[in-house]
Amino acid sequence: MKHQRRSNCPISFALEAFGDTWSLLIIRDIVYFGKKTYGDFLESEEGIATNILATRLTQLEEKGILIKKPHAMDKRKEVYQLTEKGLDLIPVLLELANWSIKHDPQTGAPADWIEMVNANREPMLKLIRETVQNGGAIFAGPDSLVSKLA
Amino acid sequence: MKHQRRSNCPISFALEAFGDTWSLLIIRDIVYFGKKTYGDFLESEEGIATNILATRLTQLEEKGILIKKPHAMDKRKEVYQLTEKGLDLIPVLLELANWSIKHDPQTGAPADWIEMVNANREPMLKLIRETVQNGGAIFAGPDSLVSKLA
DNA sequence: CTATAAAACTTTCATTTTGCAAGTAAATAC
DNA sequence: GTATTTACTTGCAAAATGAAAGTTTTATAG
Repeated sequence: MKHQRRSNCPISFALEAFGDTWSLLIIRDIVYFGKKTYGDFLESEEGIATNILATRLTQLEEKGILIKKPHAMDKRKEVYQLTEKGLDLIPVLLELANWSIKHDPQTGAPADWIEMVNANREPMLKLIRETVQNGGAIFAGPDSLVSKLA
Repeated sequence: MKHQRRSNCPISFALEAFGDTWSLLIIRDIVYFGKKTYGDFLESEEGIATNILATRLTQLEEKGILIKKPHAMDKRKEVYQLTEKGLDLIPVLLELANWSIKHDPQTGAPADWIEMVNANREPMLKLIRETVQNGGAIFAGPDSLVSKLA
């Protein structure tokens, strides 16, 4: 037996899927910074260990949150993308960020961006989702969402 | 040194505060089921170990998410309550539940309740918050929020 | 071509965390 | 006064984490 579910509680289900120290940071890297490859994720400032990254990517793929595809140009690389199920985590990221912005005096989150999202929540969530779905990201890349909205 | 913060990223900050397997289940027990004491939390169906519960309660108190108060009637008991900072986690719980309801075919979450909350998000969040702040809960107790709204 | 470098992992092993089981101390119930 | 209840603590085995080094495949530089 692989791993019995603890209960049918939705909070518990979510925690079993991505409730560890690193999974949501990988998702964050994709959504906010447009990261895509193993090496991209390894570079993040929190410093995930290479073996842990490997197991997390595998697990997220097994849960249907990520998909791995071969890179079109470079056969050494693999590209990780969010599935629909993974894109559905964007509202979770938003609420985590909202909480931290309110309670972390040292937060690095840009206040104006957060305000903009919360002022028009549903349309903005839709916009973020579409951007990420098309391979873009909120803060990084030539076509970042923030640069378009500026 | 106690524990250096990994980064100033708000997602990382949130995960360091409550991003483990058990913390949010304790918060859930308070918000949804009106649990208050050590023994209450131990009884939850997910089966947290007694030593783990003790360390989590201590950590959540240290982070300012919970406060412990002596029980008014029984000096053996301690009552755990959410602070304002803890109450601010209610939207996080909502989004975790929304995700699981969509992606867990076996979910035990009541669909009508979720619909009601999402149909009128801000007022409902306010109502939940007030209920919990006054010692009530969503699903449990004589004055549960669902029974009032029925 | 050949040699070097890059990318995505895997392996090893020490350290930390988890979790089960049993134990303790204070307060209440009988 | 004796047995329970409540909130923990302690001991220890098992599992997860994390740092470092190693492997394999593909690309690039000379």
